[in-house]
Amino acid sequence: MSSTRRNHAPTLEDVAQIAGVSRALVSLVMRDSPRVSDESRKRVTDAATKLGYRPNLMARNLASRKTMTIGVLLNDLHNPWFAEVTDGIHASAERHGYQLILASGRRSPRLESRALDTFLASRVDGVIVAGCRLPAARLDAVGAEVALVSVGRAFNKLGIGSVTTDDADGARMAVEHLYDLGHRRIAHIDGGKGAGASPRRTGYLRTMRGLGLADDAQVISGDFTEEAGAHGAERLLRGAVLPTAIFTANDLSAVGAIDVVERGGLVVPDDVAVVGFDNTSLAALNHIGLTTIDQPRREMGAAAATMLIDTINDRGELTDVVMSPSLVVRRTTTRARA
Amino acid sequence: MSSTRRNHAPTLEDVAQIAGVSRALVSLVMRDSPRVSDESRKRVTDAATKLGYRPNLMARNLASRKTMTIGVLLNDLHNPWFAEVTDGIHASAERHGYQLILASGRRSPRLESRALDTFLASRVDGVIVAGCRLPAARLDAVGAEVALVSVGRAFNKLGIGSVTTDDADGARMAVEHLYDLGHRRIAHIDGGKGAGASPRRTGYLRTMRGLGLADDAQVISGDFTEEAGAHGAERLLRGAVLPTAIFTANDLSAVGAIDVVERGGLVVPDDVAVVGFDNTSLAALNHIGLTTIDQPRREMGAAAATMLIDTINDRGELTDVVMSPSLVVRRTTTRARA
DNA sequence: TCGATCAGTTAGAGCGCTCCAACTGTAGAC
DNA sequence: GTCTACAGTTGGAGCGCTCTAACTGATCGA
Repeated sequence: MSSTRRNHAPTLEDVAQIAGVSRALVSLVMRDSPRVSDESRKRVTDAATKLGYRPNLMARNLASRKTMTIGVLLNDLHNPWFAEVTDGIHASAERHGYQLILASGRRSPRLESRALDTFLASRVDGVIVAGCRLPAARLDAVGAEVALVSVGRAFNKLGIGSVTTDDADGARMAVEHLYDLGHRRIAHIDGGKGAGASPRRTGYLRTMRGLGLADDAQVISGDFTEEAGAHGAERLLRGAVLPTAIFTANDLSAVGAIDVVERGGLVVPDDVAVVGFDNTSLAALNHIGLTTIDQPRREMGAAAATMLIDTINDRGELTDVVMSPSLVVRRTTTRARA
Repeated sequence: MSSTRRNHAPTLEDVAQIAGVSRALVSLVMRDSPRVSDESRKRVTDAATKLGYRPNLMARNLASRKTMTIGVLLNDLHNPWFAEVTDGIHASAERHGYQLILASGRRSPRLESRALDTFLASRVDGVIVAGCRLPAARLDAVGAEVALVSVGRAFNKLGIGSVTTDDADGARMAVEHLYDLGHRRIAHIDGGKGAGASPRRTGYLRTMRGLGLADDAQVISGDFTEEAGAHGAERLLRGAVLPTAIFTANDLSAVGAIDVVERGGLVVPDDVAVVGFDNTSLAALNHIGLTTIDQPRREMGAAAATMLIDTINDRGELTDVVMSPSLVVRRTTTRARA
């Protein structure tokens, strides 16, 4: 097989020779310089296509001292949240002529750290980390070498930009929605130490207090997984007083909770209402129809990329942007029984 | 912000100067060469950490004429199938010391093609395309320049390797499972022109014929989406004779179909049994509990990467590997009513 | 007629690394 | 004492490109 493959790809030099011009001219043509005569341009492009020439990015980047690429570190390819954020990043990067190189941390800090090293070694112009679990110190070190923006988790530090949703406010919306439907015993299955879990828990507790429901508040620990939602629901079902509504830290946990509730012979939403968080494609499945809190994921990704690119080009600064969540009502919530 | 960032990253030269050795020695140390004295090694590593030196991959790859990276083109980041295949690729690549650079085609042939160009320009050592929709001619051209393996879609061409599941056999398993449960009127909602859809449809039809159920066979066209599953189910519900079982081309369509069936007042699996295809995480959700055909996605990814790397190193050849699917029984199938 | 101007083109010096051939010095063989 | 061997180290060429400064002819106004 490999013997049929060209061992030496054609270079600028080859093209220049065939076209009968200098290497510099070929370089100008390849970069669409306006100051090239039509005739030269044609001769060069003809020679290039004839040879199947393709500029070597390594050499180009090395010589020009910039890569026009930004590294995107995704924490978990399996979670649709990341795919949607990436769409937004992609759109903005493309508009500005930047390329993306993606890497998956596969939920492991070790791999995340390794991927960042690769980005730095590749001399990317900037880095976006999404849902990253790395300690702030590590990111600080990266931020010292290259422009860095975090999506989904705020750092509030100089040198690291961030784009997040107002998680606490989203939690407030969830609780108030349930309150408005007449619910009082509202429990929360949280997301442990995952990105955004803490402000969501805080927002839940504060809102409950604000509504005078401090005594009805109940936080069950979880970790953003389906199993955590299921276990949380089991604990609630075994409890002395059953809540009439459950607010979970994300959609996946909500699905786990719903499953357990229904197997327990109860009906969602009539016996127990459920609200999730994220509005992933999972929540939107008709079969599930989950009421949840939407994060503007595409916009978040696009905002992160734009901020990063502006910073790279000294047109802007790294700041902490907070976007507004919104309530999406579907079929897992309804008026509480009288 | 950017002013706090180092404008010129330290180079080999800088490290050599501080350590008081030659550039070549530093290079050897950075590549863990055994033929370096312990003392020199220490001096170099000390100097490197002091400066925060990090080898420039561009320069390294340019000089060494190899990149030790393989480009992975994913058709759609939103589909968990790709995440799982990527896990397998990742594992194998890591074991062989190769790096991955991912790109998302975002379901658009134009973007897929562009991403391939970037891979080639970056001089990756090999390329894996997953669920790629590009025409064979385009991939042929890529295969002429670099080792290429396709996952999920076979080409049966010299110069392009492939790893697929025996889709037709998976379809057979689905139909026979339903047949064994006593079902006879088994309909199929297909995947149109998506990867693997055609052999699944063929396998379904052939098996139905083999079981003497040719007259009960019924193919509804779809396209691998939830909506397609829903529309397909609606058409079936409106039909003269209701099938007792539906076999869909993938899990997502199955979920759409289940939803419509249940809204129509029928019970899954008692009134209508449903079998999906892929065994994505969606199918595994307890709330859904879909009976489906499993593809060994991790193994497929790993096999693709291994084949690719072996080819790159002239240790093997590009072939067409077909893996075996398997039936996963959950709660959407049960014995047909008498 | 003579510079000044300008569009188009070019030589050559890097970018930061790897790789090769050659070098240095010490140790062991005889 | 000389020769070989070898571990450790080095200079320099080169990977394929960009970028700067300088060059070459036309063109043109005075």
